[in-house]
Amino acid sequence: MNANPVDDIGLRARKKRARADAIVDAAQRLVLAHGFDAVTVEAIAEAAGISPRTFFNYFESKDDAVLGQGSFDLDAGFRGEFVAGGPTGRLTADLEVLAAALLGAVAGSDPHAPARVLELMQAEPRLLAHHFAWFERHKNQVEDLFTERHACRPLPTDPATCTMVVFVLVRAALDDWDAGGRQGDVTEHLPAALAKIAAVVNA
Amino acid sequence: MNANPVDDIGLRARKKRARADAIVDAAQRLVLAHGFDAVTVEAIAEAAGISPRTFFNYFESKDDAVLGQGSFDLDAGFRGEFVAGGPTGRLTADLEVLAAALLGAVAGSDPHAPARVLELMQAEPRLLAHHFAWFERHKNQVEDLFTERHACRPLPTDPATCTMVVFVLVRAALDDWDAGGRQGDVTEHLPAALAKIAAVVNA
DNA sequence: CTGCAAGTTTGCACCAAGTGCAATGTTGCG
DNA sequence: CGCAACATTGCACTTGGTGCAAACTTGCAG
Repeated sequence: MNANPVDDIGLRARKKRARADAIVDAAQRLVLAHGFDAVTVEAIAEAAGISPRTFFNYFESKDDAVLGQGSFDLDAGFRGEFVAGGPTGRLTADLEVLAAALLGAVAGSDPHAPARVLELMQAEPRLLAHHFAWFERHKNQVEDLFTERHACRPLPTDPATCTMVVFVLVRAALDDWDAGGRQGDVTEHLPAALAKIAAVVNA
Repeated sequence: MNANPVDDIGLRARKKRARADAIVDAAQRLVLAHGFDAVTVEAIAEAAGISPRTFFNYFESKDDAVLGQGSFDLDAGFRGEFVAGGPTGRLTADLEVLAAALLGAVAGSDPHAPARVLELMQAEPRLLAHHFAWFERHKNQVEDLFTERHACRPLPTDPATCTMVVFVLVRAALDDWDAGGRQGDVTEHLPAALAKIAAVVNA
């Protein structure tokens, strides 16, 4: 799921990627068309041109395939900058940058990914839960970032709280973008989202 | 799941409640002892003294039973007060009261419930997904509260953002309580949790 | 107390998700 | 070509979960 479109590491690997993409594509199309429960793994496998058994060689569960969720990794350069107290030095501003980086990592190479995933999640609340759980799995990655940063530029509070704020920020921006007709870039909504949150806790 | 220990509405109903409690208890004990995947519904049913089929008359899924997550309902009196702009009139203070009400509704009659659920989620990340699903299911209930309140005492921002803040507050308080050795009442940690969140967004 | 109606439990048959295993194909490479 | 590594597949099996209808419990009216 990282942004390396041209990994020339063998023909075999490329085929594998193509298959995975085909599965995700088939899964998403079918689920959007007929609803999650009405689509069986068998149907997805058939649409992707593989056997049902092979489906599970690629994804651990139907949910994973539908959300197309591999693992994500934050850009190493950005990570270094953030833990060193950057990029701007003001925590709130850096929070926004971090949230943007997260959104980028989620989207992967496909700019349409957030739209499709949002649509899916609206149609199938079940998947929202899965999506959050996936976030939770990567929570440590974000929390570590804050812990390291704390050493050189002390945080106003503990890393766990900072992490939660970042995730809320991501979610709020996504909601905002969705409410605004999904125009333009999700990250543009980050400042407004942060302002809204601040308005509540400072009321 | 509401806090009415002595609902004298029929003997039949009492029996039903007792069974449900027995199922949750059996499920939690077994899962904490052997791990989620090693415990079958059949085993839980047997431990609770019912047939496997009856298990599904009480809970929609194994996950629901393990988390003991029925539906919750906020106290009607409190709801009325909150939408009327109460109880204190200061939004942040009222947010804390709302969060406390949520924690109460979740815990139900058993004060140990939050501890067990936290422990379960730490041991079985799988359950996180379900926990979030539950959150999402009840999000509307809380959001409606804010929408109604807005009519008589305008909010600084939209109901959706307020709702997210409340849930983060709940979560943060729970974390805090957990970090402090799970002493005393979770709700005591709410003010500190709110302060921490404010510290981040105001940095 | 009797008997009926409504609600509950349970067994049974069934579908779908997911796993382990072993056979069968494919692919890359010396 | 031929072999070793890897990928696909079929098959049998476990488990979660549902629909249905029969049996049983319980509350209540007469």
